Amino acid sequence: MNEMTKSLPIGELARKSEVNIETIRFYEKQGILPDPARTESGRRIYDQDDVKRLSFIHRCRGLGFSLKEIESLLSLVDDGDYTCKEVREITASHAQDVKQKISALRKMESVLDAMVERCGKGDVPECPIIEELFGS
Amino acid sequence: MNEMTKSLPIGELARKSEVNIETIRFYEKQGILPDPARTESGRRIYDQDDVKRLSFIHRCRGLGFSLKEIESLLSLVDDGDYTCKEVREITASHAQDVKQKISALRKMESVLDAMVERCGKGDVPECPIIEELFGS
DNA sequence: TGTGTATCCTGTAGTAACTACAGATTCAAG
DNA sequence: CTTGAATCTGTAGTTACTACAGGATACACA
Repeated sequence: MNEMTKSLPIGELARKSEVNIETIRFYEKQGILPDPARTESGRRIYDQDDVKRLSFIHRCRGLGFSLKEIESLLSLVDDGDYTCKEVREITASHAQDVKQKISALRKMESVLDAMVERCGKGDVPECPIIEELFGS
Repeated sequence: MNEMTKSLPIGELARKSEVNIETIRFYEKQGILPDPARTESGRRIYDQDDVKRLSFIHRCRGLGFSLKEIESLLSLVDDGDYTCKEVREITASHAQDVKQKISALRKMESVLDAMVERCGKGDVPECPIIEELFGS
């Protein structure tokens, strides 16, 4: 019995892919993981390919890709005829989203920092944060 | 009849506070807005104070405060005996969260940019993004 | 007085991506 | 044979809304 054909229960898959069990079942329900084979008693059986696929999903999630985006990437790969361009487009578009989120958060950050700073000085009578947020 | 005592229907409140109607009702259900007075026929009646409170909520949301945080801020104000320190703590803690989000997103950004860059060059046979994400 | 349409009402369900059970089996080891 | 770990299904909770459906009401105009 070699490494390639070894079959794994869901707990092993979870450990190897660093995705927890509930989430694996959730992905299956969402159709992002294929329905696995089952033992006679109904337990899920996985193999090395599932580890690869799930690890891929895990890495993508770590980069903030949505499940929808991941599904697109996977279906490109599953169909086999994907082009680099298609993959790059999805990635670049996601990178764009990330940049926008960063920029929005930076604005929040500077306003919040300024508020804390003003507040911290304590050189005003009423709390300046509340004053500012409640408007005049 | 002056400005202060003028009563507003929900649509007017929505317009003035820039929060939409469904959201106002949602905030009411969440207990973040008090149950308003009603007309004989059951329609909600608001006043200028509600505009202020809702605008406050709206500004806080714009700064990324959660409803829970906003509730804390509001209850400090409602109780009347809030100290600047309490307010500053909530704000500073939220600012910290924002900074962490930014830092996580920056990491994503740089990985994504690098992937797109490598892909863009097209100087590799298979799509490097897929290669990278699928692992060796 | 009728009519149209704008506004409002309640209540439910959907969104994203999980997480957390409850209650029931089943497996493996001693 | 018993015990504890692992697994099963199915449902509900999380966050902050948004989107209806289906009905009631208000107001302007003819």
